[in-house]
Amino acid sequence: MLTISQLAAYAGVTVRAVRHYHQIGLLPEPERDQSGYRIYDAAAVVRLIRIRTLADAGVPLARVQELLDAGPEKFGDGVQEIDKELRAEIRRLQGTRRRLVRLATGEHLALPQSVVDYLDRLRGLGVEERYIEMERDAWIMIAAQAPHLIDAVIAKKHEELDDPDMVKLYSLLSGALDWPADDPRVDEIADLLERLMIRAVQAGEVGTDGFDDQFVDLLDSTMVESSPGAARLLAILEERGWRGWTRIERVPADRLNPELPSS
Amino acid sequence: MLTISQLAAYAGVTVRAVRHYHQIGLLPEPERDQSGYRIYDAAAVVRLIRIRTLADAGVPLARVQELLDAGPEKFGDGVQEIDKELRAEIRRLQGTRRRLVRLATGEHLALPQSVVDYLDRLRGLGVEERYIEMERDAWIMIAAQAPHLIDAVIAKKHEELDDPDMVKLYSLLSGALDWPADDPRVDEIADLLERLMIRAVQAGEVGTDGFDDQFVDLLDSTMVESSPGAARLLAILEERGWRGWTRIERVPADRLNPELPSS
DNA sequence: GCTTGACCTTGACGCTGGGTCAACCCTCCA
DNA sequence: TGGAGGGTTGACCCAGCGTCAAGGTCAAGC
Repeated sequence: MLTISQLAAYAGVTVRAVRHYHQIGLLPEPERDQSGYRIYDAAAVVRLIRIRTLADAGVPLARVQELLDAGPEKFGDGVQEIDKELRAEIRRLQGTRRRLVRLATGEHLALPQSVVDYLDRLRGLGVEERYIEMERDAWIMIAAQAPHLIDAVIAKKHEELDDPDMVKLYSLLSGALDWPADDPRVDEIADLLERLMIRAVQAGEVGTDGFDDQFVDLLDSTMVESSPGAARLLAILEERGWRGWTRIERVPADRLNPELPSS
Repeated sequence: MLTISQLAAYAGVTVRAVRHYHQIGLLPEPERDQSGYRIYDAAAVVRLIRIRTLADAGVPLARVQELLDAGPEKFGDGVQEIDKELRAEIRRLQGTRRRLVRLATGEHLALPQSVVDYLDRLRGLGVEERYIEMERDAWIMIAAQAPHLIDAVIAKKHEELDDPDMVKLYSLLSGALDWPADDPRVDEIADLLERLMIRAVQAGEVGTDGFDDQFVDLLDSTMVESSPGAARLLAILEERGWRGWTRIERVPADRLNPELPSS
């Protein structure tokens, strides 16, 4: 007959695990010898190996117990189901691997390839890395929040970049993170941006983007906090009848400065 | 700015999880408003999404922390290593799937292939399943106690089965589990066995098997308990100068019946 | 007969990644 | 003013064991 460590060694488990299975009733307590040691027979080996085979497949011990105590046909069904789950788990892990590879190579996070390409295009335009990281973070949030929209939005961004004025805008923005709030170049950005917006409105290119309003506010707030000049830029634009950054909208004249008494 | 539940919703986690990350220092505690509510900015969303991306890959949270706080080159190394672990896990699960398929019967998992083949050969000879199960349990014990010997012993058993008398012996033993102790066929078995032993001794095929003496006694005792006729069979053989079952030995004449006074 | 070292026993706490109360506070709306 | 529906901390709970702790047992060697 076998001692607990012989049993454990043969089934490839630890002594502690065997005792745990006794505790939860998964493996019946065997006879003891006169000194209280547990003594096992071959049936225990068989049962233990079955337990481990199922447990290694990720089956919770409670379900292992149900399966082993059920009839052979239920057992077969259960094993079939577990095998299906195993296949699904393997597929999941393979998907995780793919994401992980992109995480190492791409933008340090699982952004869709389209976004990575877009950020690379900005880099190619000479935009500084700090600004690109800000953009990237914004895209991370967009990817998390509205993954179904992201490819369409990216396509629109690519179109915009075909406009030389937009390229110029980015080259200005690139260095703007360190400007003081009263830097005159902030006005230059505002002028450029307004020209772009007017042109976009005339071309009928301003439509709904599909984003939630609050989400747009959140993205805007990160922009405002990124640089001292950002708030002033938005203020200038608002004076001229435009509001927002992530989504720039025309503000009707009668709704400008709503905090003033509209006597 | 965001409340905890808004943050959680953006990143697709539960509020409880966010608080857990604060507790373990994975996500820095943000500012509080005047009533003690946590208020988050977009950077927290980004960090939280990164945490989830790694955690979904199965990375333990402690390691997520190391990775996110490390430089980009260490981050790359860490991701490489995680990918290696993922590959290993996938292979392990595929192996588990193969074992799961064989789980229907006990012996394939508990025994080396050589023993399974041997038992199949016995089945092929028409030996009944009950006897085979007894044999199987004995082999499980042997495999547990002396795994290094098992292939050699099995090889010897295969050789023995090349002898037609041995085949005949098994066909007799197969049905013998239910015989009464005084069944005349027990004597037939004894005769057959003695012929086989004498031939083996003459051929010089009797050597040490490497088993522990106590272990041999144990295997014999299970044989004795398996059937009423078993004890009588051993007694007959002992009268004729043979002792044992698992390991049959010639007993010197002066050591026969040692319990009698050797005056 | 004594020591040593390997093994056995029970019992209890620790770990991960949170779920799920409880008990109370804050804000908003009718 | 009160009730819903947020938020807060604190505490216990789960699997599946690992890992002490504190002691009893067994076989071997002196």
